[in-house]
Amino acid sequence: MLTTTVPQRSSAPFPHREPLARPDDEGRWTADIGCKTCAMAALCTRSPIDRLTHERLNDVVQCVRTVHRGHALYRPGDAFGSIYAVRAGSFKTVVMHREGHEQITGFGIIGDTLGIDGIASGRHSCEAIALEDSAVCVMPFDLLEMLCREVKTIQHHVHQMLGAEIVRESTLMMLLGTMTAEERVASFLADLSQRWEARGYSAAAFTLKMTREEIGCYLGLKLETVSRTLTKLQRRGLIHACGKDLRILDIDGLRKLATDVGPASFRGQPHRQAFGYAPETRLPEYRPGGH
Amino acid sequence: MLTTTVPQRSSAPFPHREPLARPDDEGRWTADIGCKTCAMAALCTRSPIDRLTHERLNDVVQCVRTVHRGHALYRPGDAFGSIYAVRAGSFKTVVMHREGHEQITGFGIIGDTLGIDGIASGRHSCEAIALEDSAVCVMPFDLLEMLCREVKTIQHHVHQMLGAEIVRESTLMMLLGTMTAEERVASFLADLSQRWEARGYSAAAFTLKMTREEIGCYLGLKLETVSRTLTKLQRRGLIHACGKDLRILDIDGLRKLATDVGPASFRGQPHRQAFGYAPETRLPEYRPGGH
DNA sequence: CGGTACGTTGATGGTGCTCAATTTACGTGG
DNA sequence: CCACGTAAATTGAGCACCATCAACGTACCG
Repeated sequence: MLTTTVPQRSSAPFPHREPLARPDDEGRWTADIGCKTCAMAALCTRSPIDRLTHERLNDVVQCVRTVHRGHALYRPGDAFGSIYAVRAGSFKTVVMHREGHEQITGFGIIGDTLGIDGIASGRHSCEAIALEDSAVCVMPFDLLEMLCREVKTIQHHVHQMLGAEIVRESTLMMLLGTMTAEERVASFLADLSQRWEARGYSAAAFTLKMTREEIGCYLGLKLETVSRTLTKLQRRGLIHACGKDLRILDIDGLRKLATDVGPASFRGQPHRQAFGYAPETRLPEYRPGGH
Repeated sequence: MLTTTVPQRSSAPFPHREPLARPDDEGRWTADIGCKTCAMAALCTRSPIDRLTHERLNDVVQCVRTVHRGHALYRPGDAFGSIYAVRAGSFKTVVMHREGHEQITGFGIIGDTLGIDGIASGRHSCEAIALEDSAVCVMPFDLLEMLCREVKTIQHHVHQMLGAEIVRESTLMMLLGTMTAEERVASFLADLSQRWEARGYSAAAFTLKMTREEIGCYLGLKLETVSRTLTKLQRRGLIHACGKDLRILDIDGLRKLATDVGPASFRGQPHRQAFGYAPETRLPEYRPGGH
């Protein structure tokens, strides 16, 4: 299986990574490896599909492309031709303004789909950067569209995938528009945990492939605020963060922080801030917002 | 043309609106009125299409539905069956958390598409509320999907529409994640102006159908901040805001504010705030951020 | 060992939120 | 018609949250 031949230890420093099953100079690997061989195929489609449909989808994946850490899978302005399914590794997608204004719109981990930002205009509007040495399935979009016209279930899958991205972004907009720093970080960790769990990994312990600055850029916070908030959550006994290694000690507590928000007039009240910077090791009872 | 039979004077008080070409109790109007009769058809599809394709699309629009001010076109949890094109009036789309936490994800004006948030799960994830008495074309999604399988150009239109929504939301995320209050309001006004212009209306003068609170909820600000920022922009001579009537005096100045942002370390510097609350009627030269 | 990238923590101040008062406009009912 | 209640908008005062600036510790290579 490919997922075992691609380097997954992201701790390997970029310029000194071990030799891979070497693709060409452009980082493209033209071996014919489709969904049949991929452990994550079910995740790409996000719902059960019959074997025949699966085989047809398999034909769309014509090659696997590897992207090294720090390199771009595509850049803004690149012609849009394919969408990509992450087979190994992880990515960040970044929208840019001129003059260094940028916002990370998402982190793609194994099983996620990348590249759909190019559908609208035929050119990519954002940038997908590998956070570690990674590999994606390349699915030419015109082939996929052709298949959509033939197979109703596949058409449905594609529409659901696009729809899910729209809903995901709405949720993130609410986070950016209405949540405090603490709620944002808690949401972020709870979401990551749930996604790893859905992929068969541990929900309680995983490695953050992104830096504090990238987390902040995603959540609309500065890196110092992210760092401080992580320590605060740790003092409350909700998580244990040691550098990029993260252990979640109280997932329910995190979820409560992320969603159980009182009316705006209750947030930021002085008496609720009273113990905000007090030397707390583990509060006996923490009341997030409500009763 | 329908657009002339539907009440467009939103200033008419809600309970005293004049009698419409009356729909049934549910607000549904089953008259067979399709794209052929709609002046906004070109906007629905957003790109030139041939006459034959147009006629096929026409078959999908099976009825027009009217929605009165303050009422919902659909609510979270409603079964998803159709997408809607705004023929007259305007809407807000709202994502909700429990306990009154809400975020407006967009304002739909004439020619915009609503309802695609339901594609992912088969149920709507947000709420579309009419800001004034409005009318939408109802397009059953299964019919549209069927047509997509037959006509490649229509398939392309649908994919582009979904893709455009994804890109729109990315842009909004950047606004929410990185911009100051002033930049957000300027972006909002410049965007609205551009959209009205694209629909053949004046880019320089239009009516805001939404309240200050709704603008704030969309931009991630409080209503007081929106109000203060509008007055500030007015004092600078960029706009003239009289209640809900808005005139744009310097669209280039607005766009500059919205996009021409220096590095973060330059924003919010004391010397740039110095004249922030000074009694300014119209500054001879205003330097937004750059050189 | 020195350079760089990353992370943590502290001190300080600004942007925008909160609370509050006032004005205007609108719809309802007297 | 005017009085009244409600919703919307504007403006002011105070301060909380988070950004900014800064110092320091650590890990990882060259």
